[in-house]
Amino acid sequence: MATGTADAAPDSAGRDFIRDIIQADLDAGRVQTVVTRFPPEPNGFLHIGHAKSICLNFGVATEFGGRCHLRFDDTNPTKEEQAFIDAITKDVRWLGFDWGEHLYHASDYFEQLYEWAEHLIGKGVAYVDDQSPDEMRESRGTLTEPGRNSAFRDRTVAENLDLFRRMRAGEFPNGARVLRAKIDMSSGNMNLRDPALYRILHATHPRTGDAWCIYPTYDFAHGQSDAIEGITHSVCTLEFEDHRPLYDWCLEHLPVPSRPRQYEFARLNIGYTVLSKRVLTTLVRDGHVNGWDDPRMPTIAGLRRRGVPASAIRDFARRIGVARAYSVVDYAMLEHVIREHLNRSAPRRMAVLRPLKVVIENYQEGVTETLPAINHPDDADQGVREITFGRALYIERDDFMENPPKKFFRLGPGREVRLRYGYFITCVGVVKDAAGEVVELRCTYDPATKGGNAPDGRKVQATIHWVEASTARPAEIRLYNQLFTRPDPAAEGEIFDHLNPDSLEILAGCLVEPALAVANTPETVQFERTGYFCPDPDSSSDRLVFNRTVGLRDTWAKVKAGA
RNA sequence: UGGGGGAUAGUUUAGCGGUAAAACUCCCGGCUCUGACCCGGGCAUCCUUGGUUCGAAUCCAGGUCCCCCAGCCA
Repeated sequence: MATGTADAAPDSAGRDFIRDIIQADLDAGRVQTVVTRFPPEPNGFLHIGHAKSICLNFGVATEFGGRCHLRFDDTNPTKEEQAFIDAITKDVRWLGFDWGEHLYHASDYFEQLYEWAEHLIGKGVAYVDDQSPDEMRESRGTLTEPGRNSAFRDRTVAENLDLFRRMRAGEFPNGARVLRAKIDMSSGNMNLRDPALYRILHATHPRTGDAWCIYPTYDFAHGQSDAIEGITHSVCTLEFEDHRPLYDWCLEHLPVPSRPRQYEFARLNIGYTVLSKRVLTTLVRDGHVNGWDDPRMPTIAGLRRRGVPASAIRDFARRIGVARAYSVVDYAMLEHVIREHLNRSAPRRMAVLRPLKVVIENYQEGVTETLPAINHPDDADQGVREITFGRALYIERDDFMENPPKKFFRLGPGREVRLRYGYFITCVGVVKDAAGEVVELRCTYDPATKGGNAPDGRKVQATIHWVEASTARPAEIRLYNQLFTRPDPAAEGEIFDHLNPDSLEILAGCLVEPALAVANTPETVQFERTGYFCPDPDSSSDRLVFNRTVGLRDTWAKVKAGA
């Protein structure tokens, strides 16, 4: 034992107020084993904001030697679907977390919750209200005015019990009655103005089918579900802060088997994107994107399809920290973490997004040769592959300028550059079409620079990527940009008016080195000097499709923009 | 004079009475067979006004600003 902190949580996980609270609870003996839970409602796909919560809940459980449950908060059958349950399960697992045996559903507890509702009625702290939704809203008061008691508030226990049982039996239509907690209609906290505990919903539930026609509200289900599972630290986002008194009220009035505590942290916001399930659902429903897993979506599924590694998402969650202050994280932070992870592991390849033909005039016609190319500059274990060189090649259009400005290092008339892992070439001619556009470059190569080094020690200002014409494979490459044009799309006006019309750019006629055709390597690779890309599921053996995960940092673009 | 919460660099966090730390962004420079990576350097009236103290981002009091709540959503 080196120090007194030897048994503390790994500092690699960072420290935050949640972990401090847990540590204090452990130290004080208030809890023996930490039990947390991630409680998604299956009414949509998970997004990166959920990932923050997942990493927090599962991370904390692991660090303190406890466990984390995956519990579906399926209390509203009108919005929830089995397909979402399946997608969420897949996403949490993909993120790298394991709930073991502890997969639960709030619906597993419907019978118990119902019993507890009767218990509250028996204690005289819950009643059946016959008011319509409109009447309830009207009598609830406002933020500054107290509400009024319902005319049905003082029904007898027997009457309430009878009515509640008949609600369960299906005697009443949706909205006809509701079970309410009897707390305080004049409370400054709106959640305490006799909140609804059960409502009538004649709807088929993904798991319980038509067994029920009354369903508990979030407020009545969540805390009790936590108690049933022995959750010690029920971590949620700030907007539930006002619900904590109600969370506690329920637990204090019920014979629950354990006493969980709720803690709130600030939800994740990221610039230029939206993390609201309502908005994301609309984007999908109205076809602004191609489904929940569209690579432009901030969903886990979207990020995965885009080629973002789970490790990067976990790292991102760790770096942004956990606090109680409202915040908006820079999109650049996410991109940086993604690049960092991919830079470490992604194999390097060459691909030309916007091809410009190059003919090496002094290279023999009808002949090609192979040259070795390193797969990863910092990881020799990734080995070497063979690439083909020949008389006809393609380079990136952006790597040539007919009248280059002083800061432009790449190819131009009379200039020499290095073809990565190839030869030095010099541009000796430019071929244009009738419109005056450059369609081909005539170049010469220096045979002595084979592999990329000049025996005479001369230097070139740039090394550019390329592919050999006869062996290159055509590909479609999809470039993604931010979905919205504003840092805070929801700030003003209609959010959908701020959709970025250029969020998806499809490049046809790209040329990639043949090693990439062996693809359906689902892994993300780096196209040298361009960015990180991964094959899209739309790919087939005769049609290669790649998604750009994120571009490389581009200092030249800045220089160019500033010039 | 409804209730609840929050304010530390452009951004996100650390700091828990001892003289502001890290990451991202940005700027300057170096290195380089990726204008990438990497390596140097630069960038803070700790919302504000008072108070307590030898000493305050930390404690106290008063302001200011921001966020959440009026679903039978979660």
